Amino acid sequence: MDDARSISPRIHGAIAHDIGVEILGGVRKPGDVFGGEIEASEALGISRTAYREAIRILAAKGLVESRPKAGTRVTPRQRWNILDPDVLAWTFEGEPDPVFILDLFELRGVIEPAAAAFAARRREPHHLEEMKAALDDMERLGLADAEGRAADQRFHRTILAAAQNEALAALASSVGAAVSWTTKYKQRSRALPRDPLPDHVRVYEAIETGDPAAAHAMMAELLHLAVADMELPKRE
Amino acid sequence: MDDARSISPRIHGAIAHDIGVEILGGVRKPGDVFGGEIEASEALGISRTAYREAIRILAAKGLVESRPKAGTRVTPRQRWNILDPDVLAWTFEGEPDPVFILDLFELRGVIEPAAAAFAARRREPHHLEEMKAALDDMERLGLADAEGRAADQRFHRTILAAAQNEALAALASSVGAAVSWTTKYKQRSRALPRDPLPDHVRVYEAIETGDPAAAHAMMAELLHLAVADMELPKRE
DNA sequence: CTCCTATTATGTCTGAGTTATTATTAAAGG
DNA sequence: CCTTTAATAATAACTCAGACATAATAGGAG
Repeated sequence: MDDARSISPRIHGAIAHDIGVEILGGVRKPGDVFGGEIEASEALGISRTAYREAIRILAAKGLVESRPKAGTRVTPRQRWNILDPDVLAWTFEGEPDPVFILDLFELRGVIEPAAAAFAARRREPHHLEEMKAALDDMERLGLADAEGRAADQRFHRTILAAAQNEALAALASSVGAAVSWTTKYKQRSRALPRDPLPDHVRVYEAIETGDPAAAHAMMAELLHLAVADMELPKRE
Repeated sequence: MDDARSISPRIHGAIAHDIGVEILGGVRKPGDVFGGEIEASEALGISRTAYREAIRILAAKGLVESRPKAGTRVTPRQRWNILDPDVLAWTFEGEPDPVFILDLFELRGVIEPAAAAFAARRREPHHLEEMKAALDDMERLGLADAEGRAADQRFHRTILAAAQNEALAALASSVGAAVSWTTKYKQRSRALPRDPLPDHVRVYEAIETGDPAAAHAMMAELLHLAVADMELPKRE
């Protein structure tokens, strides 16, 4: 159940993490060149092997590029795989650009209503059962409780499963996780200004009825209200 | 201009590519274990270093997982970063699952209309100029011509730029590229059954007017008609 | 059933040699 | 004399080989 099974961090993974955070945090900017492998690895106190494997990981995510003679340098930002789960996580370890956070909320606002609409068409009985169970847990435990929030996540995950679109699901889970990083801190400081349960129930009812347009609208409203509850700066 | 500057394939990259294609092609299934590093690298005729770096690349994309003693194995499919540009490319080197292709078309059908709607709100004068220039080229050259298709791509890219959402742009370019690979072969076999230019013009006009709802609708129709022109199997 | 030990594959290190790309230089042409 | 092109040298990533360390699993002892 707990998919966050932390496998002991190897050196190459740890270094990839550290450099990745530096790049996404703006410490290393596009075009910056790393020192030679011997130099850089010695500076970190690790072997060239481990250092090279770390660089290979970053290159696989589009963050850096290595060429003989030219050296290893940070690639232009547009080539970064910013939706890669690791890259998203590294982004939020620093102070992410508020504009980028808005971008993510917008993206979620596009994806999840669409997923709800597909779910209304393709949901199967067991999906409805899981959603109903999640709603019950949310009501019983409340969102102040950790298990209650887990039920909330389960509700959204089940909608994605019911939408029966693998690509949509992969994307939404990444973006959803990233969005939750941003809410985690702010939400806990003060009590929730409103009860989100009725919004969820309306989404469920639309999906249960099999009304794609209503499911789309209800989910859009749920997200809109959730965003309004936060103190996010407006775009422009 | 030509961003497809093919840097000579190093060994680790070539091996990562080959194994990646095997995984996405179903030759290696989730749970399958690779032979030990010494064994596997010797079988490929390469050093352990190069083999390990290839595995690191695949692990960075979520395709494999290595643990001491347990060995390296293909991860369950739901952990794959299927929207990673490389993973998408590797997928389409084999015979991609028709259902997955439908998933991608659906995803594009969700993303691009949303991008068009945002573009209608946020487009700046130079975006309109670029879109108009692209439309002119499309009309002048036609979609039979390679440059004409390039103009088509430019039109869609400009819309993404005008939408001013980095995450949306990154996603759409990946998905768009993947979708274009599926059409490439089929389209060239027979003449286009209809002229797609009027559809594009309508999208442009909606964005130029600044009408998000119209832009959304026109783009959705454009994509819908483009899909209808292909011989895709219906879902279920 | 629990704890400990042995096994084993990945992980890490060192140092050498190779290759590809860039920068420099020289030569040819205008 | 200046510009362009081709050969050359320098450099950094790339590849290789072999050894040792570490950690997770399997099996046996208590």
